[in-house]
Amino acid sequence: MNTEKENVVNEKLLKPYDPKETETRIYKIWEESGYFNPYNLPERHKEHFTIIMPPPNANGSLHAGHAVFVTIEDLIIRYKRMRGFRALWVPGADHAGFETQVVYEKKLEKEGRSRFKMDPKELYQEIMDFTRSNKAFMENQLRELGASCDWSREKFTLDADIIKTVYKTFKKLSDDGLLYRGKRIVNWCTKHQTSLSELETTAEEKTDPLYYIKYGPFTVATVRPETIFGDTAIAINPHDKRYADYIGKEVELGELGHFIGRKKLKVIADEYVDKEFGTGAVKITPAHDPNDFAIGLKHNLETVEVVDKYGKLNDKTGKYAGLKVDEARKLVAEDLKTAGLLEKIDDKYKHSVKSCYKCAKTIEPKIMNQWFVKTAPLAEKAMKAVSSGKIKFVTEKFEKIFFHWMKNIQDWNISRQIVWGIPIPAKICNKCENGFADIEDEIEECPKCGGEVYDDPDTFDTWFSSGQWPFAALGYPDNNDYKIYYPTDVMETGSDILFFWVARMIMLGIYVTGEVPFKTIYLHGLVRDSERQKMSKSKGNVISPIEMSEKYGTDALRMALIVGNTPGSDMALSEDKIKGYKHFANKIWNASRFVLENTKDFDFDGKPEMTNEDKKLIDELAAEIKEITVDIENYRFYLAAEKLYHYFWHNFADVIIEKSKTRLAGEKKGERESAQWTLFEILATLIKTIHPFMPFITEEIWSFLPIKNKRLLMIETWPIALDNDKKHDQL
RNA sequence: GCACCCUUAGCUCAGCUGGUUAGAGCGUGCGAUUCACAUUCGCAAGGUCGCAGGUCCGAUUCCUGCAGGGUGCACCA
Repeated sequence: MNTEKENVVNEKLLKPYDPKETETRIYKIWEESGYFNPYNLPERHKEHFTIIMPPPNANGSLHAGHAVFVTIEDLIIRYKRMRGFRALWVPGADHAGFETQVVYEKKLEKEGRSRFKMDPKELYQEIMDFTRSNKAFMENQLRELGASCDWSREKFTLDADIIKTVYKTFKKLSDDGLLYRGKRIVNWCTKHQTSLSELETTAEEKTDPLYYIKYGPFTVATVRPETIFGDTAIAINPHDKRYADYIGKEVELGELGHFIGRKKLKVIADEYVDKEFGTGAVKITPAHDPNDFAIGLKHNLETVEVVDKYGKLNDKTGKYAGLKVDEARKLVAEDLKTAGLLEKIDDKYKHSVKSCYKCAKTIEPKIMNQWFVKTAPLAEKAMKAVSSGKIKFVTEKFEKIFFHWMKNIQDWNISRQIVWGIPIPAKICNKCENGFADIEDEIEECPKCGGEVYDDPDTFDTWFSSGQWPFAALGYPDNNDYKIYYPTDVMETGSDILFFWVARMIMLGIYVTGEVPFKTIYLHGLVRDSERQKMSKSKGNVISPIEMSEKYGTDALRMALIVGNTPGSDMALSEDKIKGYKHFANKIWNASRFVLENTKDFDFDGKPEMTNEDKKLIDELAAEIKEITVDIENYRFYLAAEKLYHYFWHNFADVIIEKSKTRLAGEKKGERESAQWTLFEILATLIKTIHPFMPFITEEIWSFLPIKNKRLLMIETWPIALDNDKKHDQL
């Protein structure tokens, strides 16, 4: 029997650190512990804390942006859990309507197939299978990144209860008069064959020829001569003396009339027309231009559609029928020239053109009957929630951007002509074209005219459902989770979806539940490469988080994603950076080995007499941890991570451990024990503090520490308590 | 056009409410290293904190203007 007590150093620690083996094993231990579910947490965890995970699109691998949100949210959740909160992180997956459909269409294209030749139901089922397998794949990737979310509460945006909630909201909007179906000019993508919201288009500056066309007694300037067949008026400014006599009259078009197939056109006056621009006279094409459409409504003009949904001219254009818009443009211009109707061409005209954010094809403004949400009243309340401080942005800059958008918000087109999505629960009248919300599927004839009705074939804009995510995912209105965890605490997501998602969640959250969906918004920027270039497959500069995690360990990846990542600004990521933190993991590993090997004979039951020098070290440590804690509380994770890195490496390892070597080797008993205790104390404290940042390696080392009645590190108590003077911008 | 952000060492960025010699990581140079370290350690070089004003005892930090870069929103055919 050993008379001398000896702490055994785990033999794993004597070998180099193996992240891959460790991470898989540790994650399993966490998952099996049940602690991801707040209800399984020990007694001391009382106050609630929730984050709803931005559900990743279930249509591919996780990219660096996903890795950022996983890292930051997991860091927050782990920190709060250690601080004694009943921390809940609700994972989810998004069917991501249009996005997924686009991804799937590309896949079909590669296979030489097309969605337009497929039965919609068959297509839907195929995409469903595709999404389901991607979803499982994606969830495992989340595990690889160490996400300590509660899988038992995982939701999918196409779950029956989510759809039910979304339908109820649709009905409520309808009942409250905040929903309307109407013929409007929508942004039509001729490739994807669907309308898009304002946000799903990008404006690009282009230089196009501006054609000056002799138009009866006027000359008008236009970039789209091919729409001339849809002109139903000429507009001038009411104060324009040059044309005052023509107001309200019909003018003979003469030669041009033969050309476009109508003899006369009405002249209207509207402030919209700028006297200084072009000739001061504008041709009005209500069916193919948003501004003209608005004028058309105001002046009750006829709308004549001349471009079809494939972006080709239709049979109202005579010989041009069947031509694509840009082909027709050139031809019409040439023919006008031949006919002597083209006065001049200004070929340096700069203007901006909207295009589809996915395929970059020019948007064809098109009149369609669609569902719109009246956003102004919702935006009003959303802005109030922010200005009153009920919702706080971590950086002020986003508050400004948010208000700017909210003040100028337009009604939201929520109809999409794609199969992959939640079907809009509505009936459309065959006769009068009116639409009616019908979530119970009970309307059999048109309530207005008694006509025959059919199911709305469209699906919801995916953001309409994800905009309801926080309360829907928690089981609004009856589920206990909703009652306990809503409003949630922090919404952390990419700044690029501030309008798409965050703003909509605020509007719909307040509208449906009467409460804000979350109290704090933390937005991270884009992950760029080391040269600050956007990552893209074509540039070949994409850093795959999963690949990096497998090569250098998730902990290293996580540190690389936190250090230098300030809220709201884009961050630069390089493989070298990740490698650097792999070295850090190595450092932690080896320092731990050193401490444990040198405390083998130490009796951890009693605290030895401390030397003054060691007392000072412990005080300094406490001050450091306090500072780091305050940084975390104030969302300065980049600072906290850097300080931990710096303190561990350049203070603890380089100075404290180095200096301890002579004392450990020395014969003076008191000195040696004091040093041993101090080293161990500092190590254990740092391991705890680093845990939210680098959860795997710290949990592993923790398991080696000779501490009695040890629990998992993930539920250990945070090393210091904070004063209770919480500032409102704190976690 | 309107709005927002950025401009600090070769690169990527910190610098919180203005206060002693402006910091980190990476990179570079020189040296050390059989002692926990698929390395590591020490030392060093390197910045008129975009430009011009202003407020202040004092500004990288606050204000104004300008220049350059970026992003968002909108738009007159």
